[in-house]
Amino acid sequence: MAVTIADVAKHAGVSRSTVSYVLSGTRSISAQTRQRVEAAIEELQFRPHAGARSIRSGRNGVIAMALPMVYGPHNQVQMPYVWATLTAAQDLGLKLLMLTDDDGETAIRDTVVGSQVDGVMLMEVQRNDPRVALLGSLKCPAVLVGTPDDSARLPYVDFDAALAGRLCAEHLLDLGHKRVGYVGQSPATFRRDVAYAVHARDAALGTLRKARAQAAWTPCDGQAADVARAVDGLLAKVHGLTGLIVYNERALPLVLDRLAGLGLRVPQDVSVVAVCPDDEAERQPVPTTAVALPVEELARTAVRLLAGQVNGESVPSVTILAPTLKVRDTTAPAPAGGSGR
Amino acid sequence: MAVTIADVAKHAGVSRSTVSYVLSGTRSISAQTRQRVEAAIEELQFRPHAGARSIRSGRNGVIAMALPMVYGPHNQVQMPYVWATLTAAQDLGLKLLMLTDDDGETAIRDTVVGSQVDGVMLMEVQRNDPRVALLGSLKCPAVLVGTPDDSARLPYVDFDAALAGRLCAEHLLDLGHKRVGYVGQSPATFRRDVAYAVHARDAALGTLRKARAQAAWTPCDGQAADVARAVDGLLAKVHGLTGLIVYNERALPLVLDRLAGLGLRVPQDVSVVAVCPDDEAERQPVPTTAVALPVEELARTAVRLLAGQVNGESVPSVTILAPTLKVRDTTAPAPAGGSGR
DNA sequence: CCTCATCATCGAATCGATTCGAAAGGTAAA
DNA sequence: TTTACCTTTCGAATCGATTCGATGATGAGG
Repeated sequence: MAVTIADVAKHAGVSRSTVSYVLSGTRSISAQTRQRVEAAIEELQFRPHAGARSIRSGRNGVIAMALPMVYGPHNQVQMPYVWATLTAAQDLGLKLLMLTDDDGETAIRDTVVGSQVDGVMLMEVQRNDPRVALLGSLKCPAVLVGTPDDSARLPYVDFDAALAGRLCAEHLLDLGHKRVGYVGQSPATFRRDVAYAVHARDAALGTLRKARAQAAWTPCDGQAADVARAVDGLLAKVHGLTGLIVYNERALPLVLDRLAGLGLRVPQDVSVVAVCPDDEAERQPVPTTAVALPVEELARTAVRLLAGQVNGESVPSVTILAPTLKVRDTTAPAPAGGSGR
Repeated sequence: MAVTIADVAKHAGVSRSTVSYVLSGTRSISAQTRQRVEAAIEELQFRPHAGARSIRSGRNGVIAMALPMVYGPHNQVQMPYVWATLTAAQDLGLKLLMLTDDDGETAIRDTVVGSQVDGVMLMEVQRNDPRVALLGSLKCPAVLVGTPDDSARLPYVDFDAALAGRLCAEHLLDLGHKRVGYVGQSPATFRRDVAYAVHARDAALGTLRKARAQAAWTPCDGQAADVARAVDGLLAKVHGLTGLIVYNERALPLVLDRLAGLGLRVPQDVSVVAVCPDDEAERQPVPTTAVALPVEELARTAVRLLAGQVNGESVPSVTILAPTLKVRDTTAPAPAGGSGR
């Protein structure tokens, strides 16, 4: 039914192998026949059958992006990853297959063992991620996004979460803030001991305390009620609080809202610095000073490393990207007198 | 290198075809050999080579999800679509290949003509979408999400945008509001004459005016400054405004914020009803009365229809889903006396 | 004029599955 | 005992590409 390489060969008056060599360019072909073949391909709108091609060449030009199901459908930060991955893959001539784990890791195993993909990109890798062990045993090109903690020697990319926390703290310290609160991710995230959440928090609090500032933290899920609890709790724990670090995209607008509800002005009474994707910070009611997560760069780097492995190159086993602080309208020097209220 | 069906056959002491029949179940196999073969498959961790399989059977168990590039990386509404599509596809045993159009529609054409996918799901279909014409000429199973306006006889699913607009208007009318504003999508959306945006607006304004209510509308992009302009503009145009319809996820929190900034209480002074995904409405600082877009149902339906076509079933050519209004905390009866301010 | 490379092309084997037709074995009916 | 039929299994052809070895043509060097 569909157009095959034999049709093209007949139409151009050459053998099937000649058409194949025109396609792959692995043997020299006279300019004349090349032209005839290319004309036939164009005229018949021929595209090689992907399956037939992969069966011999072992490649199929598809990589998998594996999202963990735990994060569920409502995690807003993922779409930029998906977009960046999708466009980066297409730029390198690769197609993108999306996977998520239903029961265990069967989806990953099936696609890899069934040679449906050339490589796998594992998103949101956690400490002791069972997918990492699986992928390590599968011996297929792979890149992890996030920092694993087991020994499978798979290359990974991540951003420097500790640096992000430290940058926030230093920015507030530079502005003279000495009483600071830290709003982190959901309690579940800390219970699971997710690496970046813990590192960012520890770096931020450590930096503050080393500078003899008073500091407290709280986890926070995305619901309005819990955000109010979190903000009120920090205000109670840190008397005269003037600075707030928020590492929780979902809660950020609600935090700003809660502060307004309490009659606290930003940044005159309280300075707020967030850790979140850059456009998210810009889109708040008040453009927010933030440490930008290099989300798109992370995704692009991961795709590049994966493509490199597929092509047999050797790639760095660890790539850490640095986040950068961008000052906007939610931070200002601490009110004179230390505790302004 | 990899385990093939021949390895399994040897290991189980049967022929290759027998293994294949065990796999597909298209011929009867004695319980005894079936067991031996299944044991061998399990022991060798065999998975059939996807490409080799597709070359004969013509199927490969992959569908494509084509996102239009125009919407870019920052459209927050897409992730729920992706999640719903991904899980629905996996539930039906299908893998999901993501596509976006780089230069024209080559990605779609390549994957379809190269038999890399069994069917295509076209997202965010617009009037006069060039992708629709292409897909129509490709004669491959397809489903459109959104309402096309050309003649390619491809089945599509959409939600009833006009009904969504009407539900909002009727809810406010029921509560006694007679002066209402409508905040729509970005100016670019209306310039492109995107069907659902226009239909929803017309239905809302039409319903209001038929009930002799005063109404005005404005487009609005997602930036804080433009939201302020939009809200202020409506307040100026509709003197004594007490109701607001917002069909713009991105702007919604900023609208609420702007109203608060102007000293207008919600819902005491102004009632707000939104059109957006349900969880988005719930997550606002004030849980928002909203017409829920049946995003996940839309995606699931589309996948089901696509899978149906792939299996040779005939499917309805038009499927329209009804959105439903859920009352939360941002709407209340109109202030007594008509124009309360 | 006769080698000997080099270049362009072809034929045939091959990849890993599916699937058709036929063979082997067993059972029931005549 | 023979015939017919059903079940189970196998062998071989097939799908659409890639790729190796071989062949014929062309030109350069002796």
